[in-house]
Amino acid sequence: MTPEPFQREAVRRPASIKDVAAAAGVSATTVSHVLSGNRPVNEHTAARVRSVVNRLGYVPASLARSLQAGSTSVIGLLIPDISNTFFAELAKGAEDAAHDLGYGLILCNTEFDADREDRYLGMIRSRFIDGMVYASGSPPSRRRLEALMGKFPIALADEEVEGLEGALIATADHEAGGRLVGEHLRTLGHRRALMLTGPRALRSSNARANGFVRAFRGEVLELVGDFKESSGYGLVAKLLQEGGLPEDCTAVFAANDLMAFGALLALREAGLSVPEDVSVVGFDDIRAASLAHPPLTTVHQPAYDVGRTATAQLLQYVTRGEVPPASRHTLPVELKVRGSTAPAAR
Amino acid sequence: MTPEPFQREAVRRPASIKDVAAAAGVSATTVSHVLSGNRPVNEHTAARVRSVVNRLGYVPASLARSLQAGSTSVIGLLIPDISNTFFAELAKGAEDAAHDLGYGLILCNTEFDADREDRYLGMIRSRFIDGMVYASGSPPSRRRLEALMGKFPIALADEEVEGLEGALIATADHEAGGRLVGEHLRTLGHRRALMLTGPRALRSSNARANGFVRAFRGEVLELVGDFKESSGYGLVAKLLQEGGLPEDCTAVFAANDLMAFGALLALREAGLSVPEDVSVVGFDDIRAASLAHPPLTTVHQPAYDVGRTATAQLLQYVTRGEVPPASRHTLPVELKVRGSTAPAAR
DNA sequence: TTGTAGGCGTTATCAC
DNA sequence: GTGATAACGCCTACAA
Repeated sequence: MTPEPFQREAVRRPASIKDVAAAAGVSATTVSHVLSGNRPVNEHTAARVRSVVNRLGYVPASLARSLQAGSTSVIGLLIPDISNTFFAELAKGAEDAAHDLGYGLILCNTEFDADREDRYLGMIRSRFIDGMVYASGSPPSRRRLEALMGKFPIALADEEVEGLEGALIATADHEAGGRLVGEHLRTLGHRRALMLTGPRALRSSNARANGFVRAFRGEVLELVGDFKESSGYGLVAKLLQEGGLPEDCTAVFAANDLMAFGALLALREAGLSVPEDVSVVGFDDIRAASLAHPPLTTVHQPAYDVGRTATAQLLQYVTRGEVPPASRHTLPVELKVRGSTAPAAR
Repeated sequence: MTPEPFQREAVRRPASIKDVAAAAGVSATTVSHVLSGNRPVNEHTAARVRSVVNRLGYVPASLARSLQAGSTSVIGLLIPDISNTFFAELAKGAEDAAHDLGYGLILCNTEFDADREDRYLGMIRSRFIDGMVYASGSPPSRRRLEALMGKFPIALADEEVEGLEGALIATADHEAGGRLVGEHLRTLGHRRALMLTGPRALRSSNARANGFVRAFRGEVLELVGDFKESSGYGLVAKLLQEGGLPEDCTAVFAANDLMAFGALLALREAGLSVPEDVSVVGFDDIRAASLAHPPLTTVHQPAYDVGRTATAQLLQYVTRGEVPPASRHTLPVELKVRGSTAPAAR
């Protein structure tokens, strides 16, 4: 048996352009041009160079290339939680857009952790990446972003940032989503509802709530949650323990699907059935929504498009090298009526 | 109103270490040492330098630093589909492990596309990243990997590669998973089953099938799918159209949850109810599994741990600079019995 | 058609 | 305690 190649080769220093040049008997310049095609090279020498390149397994060091070019052709995507399918879809859109223009995408998953966010933002300050799509669902640190947006290419996805207007933004139409839910429930005859909102600091969350309250035109009890399943569960369970839902309250609108699932669980545990006793509506249309029991009525967000649009905007900025005018893309949402809503029990 | 700072600053070339040095009246060397703490600097000069650093907003260019250091402190994670929660969890584990050691993680989402895979593998060949965790669920291009593994730090996660033995591997115990399902169904009295496998080229898929067949000890009809929901649906729907399940076949084991969902749908459309008429089992335990109707009996894979372990292995390799001995971590799986399985109808 | 020289921004080495 | 200088690996004027 031959010795492990796995072990053998790992030691060698990778070939550089000089190695190739020397082995081919030409200058580094020529090698560079053979590879880039930036200027004509004698077909004969070119062939020789290429053969050496192959033999030595030479691959240009992208670091050196980037250093000299002043850009890396890589951008970042900062999100709070990749295992949330909403962000996963958004990431997919972002990656497709990046890929289309020959850019790489670094996923920056923060887990809502400020430390991580800082570290990732450092990548843009140190110019390891050419730009950043910022899609943090956490109430973002306004200060930090503000400073950065003046100096580096940044686009906001999904979530606007209070006070930062002159920016690139792609977001779903949260207000319209809330409105659709309000109309839907009203039409079904519901007159009192419980609303589980997201963090107050998030514009998207407020927009959903506002749109809903305005369209529903009934009585709404608002409880503030944090977009996690546990908070949906906790808020509803607590309410039920303390004497049940408000009288005649026959509907629950959660500002995202995860909280809706939590609410569903709490209701079920209390012996209430959905949608017979209470209707439940979510927001996002994550994959589990249609699979749940009962299938969740929810607002479909164009997560993929949000990611794709924001990224395309950013790359326009990055590739053109000039600061584009502020722009906002508000993408349409869609109400998905499923099994978790029904006419109000009387 | 003041002119947009957003527009103003974006033009300026970022300050370099030389700019700082000049402004502070010291050499670049000193600036470097003030920032790195690599050698003592007069407290007075240090303070002056720091103030200039602040004033100029100087941040060292990580590219230049990496070029000189010979490594980037960034690794890649190559996966086929980030919106599959299995890979999302795996990614989370990988990111945590990377973060712990101060490494960044580039997400390489291939969508099962060979082109993209190539492009991402290029990042390691061009040394833009220090290593790669390879978790592609697609039948991987053996050749390409083989060549790479000899020269660059690569660890395999989730999926082994046929013929590549001398490597770092972290994977779930697929065979045991299949066995658990086989025993479970057998215990419930099932004697004939339909098995929807993944691609034949995947070891993990074969291991699941083998473990199952061996433990079930009944008659098994194997149909080859591709791990997508559509294939689970298609295979079962076709079978039902062509005369129904084989006689006395009372159970379906899909090699992953997505295909199980597809099967569920096809069965439901044909008027069969789960689990009364047919029991269905999946594999992976993605989030939707417990939310589905009925909740899916499935094999829980330690996705997070697989990602974390593989990445930790890789980083040991990368940071120590030496090729470690081949190692294999087989992580335990767990059968989650839920509502989609029941004793065989007789 | 090809080569030389300089520079991208940093850090390590060596000298003072 | 501090500074020149070289080197990391590449690209691109400029020159021949």
